[in-house]
Amino acid sequence: MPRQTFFNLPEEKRKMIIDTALDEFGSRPYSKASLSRIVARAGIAKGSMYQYFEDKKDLFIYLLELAAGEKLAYIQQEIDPNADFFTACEQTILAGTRFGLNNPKLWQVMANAKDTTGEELLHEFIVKGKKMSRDYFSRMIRKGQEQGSIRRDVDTRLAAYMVSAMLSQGLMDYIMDLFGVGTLDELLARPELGQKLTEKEVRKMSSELTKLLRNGLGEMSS
Amino acid sequence: MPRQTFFNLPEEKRKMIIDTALDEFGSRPYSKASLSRIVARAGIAKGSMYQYFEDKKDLFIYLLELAAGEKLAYIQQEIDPNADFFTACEQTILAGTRFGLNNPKLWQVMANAKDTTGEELLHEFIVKGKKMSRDYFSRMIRKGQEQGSIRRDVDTRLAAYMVSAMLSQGLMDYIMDLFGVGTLDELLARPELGQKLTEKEVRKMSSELTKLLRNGLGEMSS
Amino acid sequence: MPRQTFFNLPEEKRKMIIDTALDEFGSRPYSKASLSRIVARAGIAKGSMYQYFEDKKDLFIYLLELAAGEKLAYIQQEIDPNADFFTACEQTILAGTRFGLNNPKLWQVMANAKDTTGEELLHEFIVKGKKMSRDYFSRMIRKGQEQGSIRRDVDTRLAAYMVSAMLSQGLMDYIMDLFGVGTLDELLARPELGQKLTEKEVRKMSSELTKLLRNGLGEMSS
Amino acid sequence: MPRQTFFNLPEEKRKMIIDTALDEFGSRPYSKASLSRIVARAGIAKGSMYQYFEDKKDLFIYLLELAAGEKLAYIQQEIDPNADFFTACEQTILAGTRFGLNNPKLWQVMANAKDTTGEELLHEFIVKGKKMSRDYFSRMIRKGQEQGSIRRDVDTRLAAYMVSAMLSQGLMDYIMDLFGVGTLDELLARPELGQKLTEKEVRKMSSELTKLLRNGLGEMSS
DNA sequence: GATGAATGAGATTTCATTCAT
DNA sequence: AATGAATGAAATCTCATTCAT
Repeated sequence: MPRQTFFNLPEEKRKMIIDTALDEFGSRPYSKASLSRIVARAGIAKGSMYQYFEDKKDLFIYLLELAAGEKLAYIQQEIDPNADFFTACEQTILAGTRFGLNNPKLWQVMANAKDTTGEELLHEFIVKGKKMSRDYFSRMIRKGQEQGSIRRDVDTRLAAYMVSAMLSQGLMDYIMDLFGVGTLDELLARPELGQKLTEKEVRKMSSELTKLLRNGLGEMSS
Repeated sequence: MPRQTFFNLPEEKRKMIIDTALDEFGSRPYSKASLSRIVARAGIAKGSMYQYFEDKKDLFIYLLELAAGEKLAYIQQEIDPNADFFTACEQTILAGTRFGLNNPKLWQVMANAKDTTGEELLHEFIVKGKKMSRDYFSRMIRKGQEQGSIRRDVDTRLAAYMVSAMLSQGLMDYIMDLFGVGTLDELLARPELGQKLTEKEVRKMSSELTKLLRNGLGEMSS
Repeated sequence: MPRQTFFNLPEEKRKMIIDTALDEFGSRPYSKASLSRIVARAGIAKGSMYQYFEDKKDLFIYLLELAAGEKLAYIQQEIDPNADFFTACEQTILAGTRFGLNNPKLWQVMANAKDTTGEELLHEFIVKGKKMSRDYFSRMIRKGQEQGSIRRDVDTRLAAYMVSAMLSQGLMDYIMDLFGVGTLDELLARPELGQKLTEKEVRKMSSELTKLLRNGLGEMSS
Repeated sequence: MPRQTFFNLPEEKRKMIIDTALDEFGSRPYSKASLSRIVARAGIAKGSMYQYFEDKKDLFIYLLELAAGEKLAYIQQEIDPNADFFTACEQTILAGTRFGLNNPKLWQVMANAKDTTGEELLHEFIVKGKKMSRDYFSRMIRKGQEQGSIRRDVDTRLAAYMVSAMLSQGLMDYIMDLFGVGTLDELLARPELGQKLTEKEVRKMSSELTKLLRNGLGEMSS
């Protein structure tokens, strides 16, 4: 957790620091991201950074929490709490995709938070994040079963893992492929691409994916 | 590519080097893995390593290719080439899971090959690997459509991304959860866990997942 | 350019670092000079050096600029700006020689700055330095022609190259020969030699060389 | 001195080794030139190199001797032994320039042999080479004085240093400037430049320089 | 005579973190 | 609260040379 000093900072300065840090952690794996570079670009003293955050990890986790929080808030505001499971899924995909496209920096940082093996605390934090995502889907699936829109014989836990994998990893790869880029970096570097994915296409994709979730791949009669 | 020198080495030594390197790259993200540590543990001179491999990246890529090659070979030998799509899927899941459990080091290195942002060539290599995996599923799906076991209205590309995400990311997370560990590291560190997943359970899982792929989550009548 | 950090240092420390570095770069060609050795001798941390200078090249160029600046200042103060060309030449030779004898370390570093092939930026810097020297002589020669002390049919550019070669390379070799040493190193190592070149001899040499520049080698009647 | 083994080699192989080595030492300062690179490019075993030459230094000196020998032979064959001093000078300049233009690799290696401070034996060798050059000019000057073409009051030693500096350093810089390049490397890289210096221009340059040597810069009446 | 694997010292550079001011 | 100099461990990589086969 950032120290109190950080929150005492004038909002402008705080934002600037966050932005610079997002840039750095967004464009490099955690272990290659450099505090030295961040303070240099932000134009603040290195010592100051250590007045604001305990250490590199603390800063990174703060950014992740920030990103996750904003994403969650955005998605929740777009979802109808009373919708049935598949409608909610579709809305989640839609909102998640839009959020990513509109907040590429945050998206990048989250995407960069995958491989942190060997960084004890950090790794735990990320595992915890994944778990939260799965628990969320677990609850939704269970609710769907109760409402009768999801088959009772579905293994809830297994399904939650799969939905989670699809909506985080799978969907992101798919979108990057649509853009014809291999990294989010390239996407950020060419903002004109942002236009390429029209609202219509995003809707189409969400609907297709939802259909897949509902019906699977198999012939209906089978 | 390793230099010829490496292949001229006595098999025993070569294996030892590979093993030591797998340990290192398996327990740290690429950028934190250290050649110095590897040579120290392997008991060879630093210079020697550079006679065998061009550089760190070369070594890492070699390990990845090794792992991918062995996994592919194992899976192919376990699959009935004439089986229909879903049977093949089930066999793939089964074989993939068994391979991972029996070759935890290789599994680990592959799992660690996610975050390589900022390492040009390496990143490209990994993106290429993902693409190969998806292309494989694409072909399988198309074949399934021709054979009539997969609905024609399924978006092949989207489906390939999803299947790929489920069988790589999703499945691995799920298995680790079954073991009650957050990292493959922990799994490696406690070999007794290997027993915990009985053959029966693995079969059950594969069958469940295949069912999910076929039927999706939705009520059949829906 | 050295970083601000370097200039913030207490003068004493700064001088010590410069001195140590001059010793190192004076006694080895650029590519063999070692930062590790410098910091070891200066008794500072390796990391500190990189707070002061961007890299090895930065340090070396700083030393060269320092030397060139001091030499220029010294020479300018010894020259009568209104003197005719040959008088100015004589004064330049005189002052340049004295400066070298009194600042053997700087002299050495400048002498060692010859072979930098394959070091892009560094090489450019040195080429630029040579060019400045030639331009200076070009201007002087042209002025001499206007004043009527230099023949109009002299090829200014060619002459500038020759004067420059004589006063940098030729003169230094000659002086080292006078001392009976093959390297400036040896000269530095035996400070008692400093006395050997009396003021009278230096004057004699400057005058002889000037005569050569003026009259060439040929018989006057020829 | 190369070992006998080297001379026992088939001429073709010997030439190839020499050529590869010339390339390497021609494009890098001695201390950066790499035996490893040479053997790799020449396609011979590293051990073999040590059967041919004692060490790096031995190889380098051999190349220098080779270059010097060839240059000397070329020049001598172009000079009229009975010519008077200034004619001989002009012929030397002419021949030296032509040799350099026609043997850019050798030229480069010789040019790269300037800064070898800190390499005991090597340095001595080079100092010796310079001395030989000066001694040659000393003898010529003395002869010129006896023949009456050079003034008796010229300080022979000083003059020899100056002529030597002009014809080695000064002339080379001048020519490179004519070509508009800063390094011999660039000259080698763009063979089309070779044409730029016409025979006529080379003659003009030699004649101008000789005139300078004879008459100096000063007004004749002065 | 040829080979080429082994060596290990040493080079430059980076970085998170501390701490006196 | 802010600063920024100091630190030193650690990383990757290169190279001349040796020596057993």
